[in-house]
Amino acid sequence: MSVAELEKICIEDCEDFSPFGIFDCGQAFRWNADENGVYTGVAYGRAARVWSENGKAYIMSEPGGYEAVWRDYFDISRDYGALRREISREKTLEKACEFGKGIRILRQEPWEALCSFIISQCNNIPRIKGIVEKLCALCGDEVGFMGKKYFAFPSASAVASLSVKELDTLRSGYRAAYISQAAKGVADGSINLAEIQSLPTDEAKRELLKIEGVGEKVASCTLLFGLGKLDAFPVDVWMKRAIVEFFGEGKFDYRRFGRYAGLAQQYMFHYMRNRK
DNA sequence: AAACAGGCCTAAA
DNA sequence: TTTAGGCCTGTT
Repeated sequence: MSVAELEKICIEDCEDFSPFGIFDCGQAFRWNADENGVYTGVAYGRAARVWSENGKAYIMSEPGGYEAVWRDYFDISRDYGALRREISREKTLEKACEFGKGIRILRQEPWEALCSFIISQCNNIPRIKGIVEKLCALCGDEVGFMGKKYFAFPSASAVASLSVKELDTLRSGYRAAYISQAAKGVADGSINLAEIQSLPTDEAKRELLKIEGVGEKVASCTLLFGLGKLDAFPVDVWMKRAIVEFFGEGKFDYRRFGRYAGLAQQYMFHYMRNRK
């Protein structure tokens, strides 16, 4: 399909839609920018190109993509501007909210989120991305887009059917056993992510924590980025530093942020990671 | 070279 | 309930 036949959706006001804020705030591992800041990635088996210019943002994909995938994926119907202003009423977070203007919480595929964040543990971003890409290339469906080959994130059953030797090629270390076991659980239905998603956040977390290799941090990331639970609040080493910086030593309870605690977390995290 | 990286598990207090 | 040590691998 030629470029002319692609669908190009314009987000008129990109104040609340920043590709950098969205893709480089640590929630997703499959979007990569070229030298012009144009991101290309795959989700739900479809590829897209996303960028901003002159105060507008654009999503380009094959026709029907926006309705089928991107509208929900980018959580377009939610008013992130209003939420950001709400969160920045917390004085100490004003700068982080301003810096993170345009961040949105992606609604990623549950299995992709679970698997990706299992891989993420005790790892750095480049390596996480590398392992995830290798996994997609190994057993994800091929997706052609603008003359190039990409790969969908593989289904749990595709991952479950990998041999130990194949899994080994990912070089994911001790995480390989976790990946395999989780994949088998999701594939055979003993882990039912749709059902977990329907539970209240704390109960859903309790279920996720039963999965081998899933602790507080990975469970929270899965809830927030894969199951649409915006009140989940992942805390990693960066967030520990952020909490000390913004709220000082001592007791801190993320529930002060209420239903959108996870978004507050993203502003804090992104600011810690990406400021100057 | 040794330490560290977006943790988790197990054993031991 | 909290804490220490080990764990695959790649990078600095």
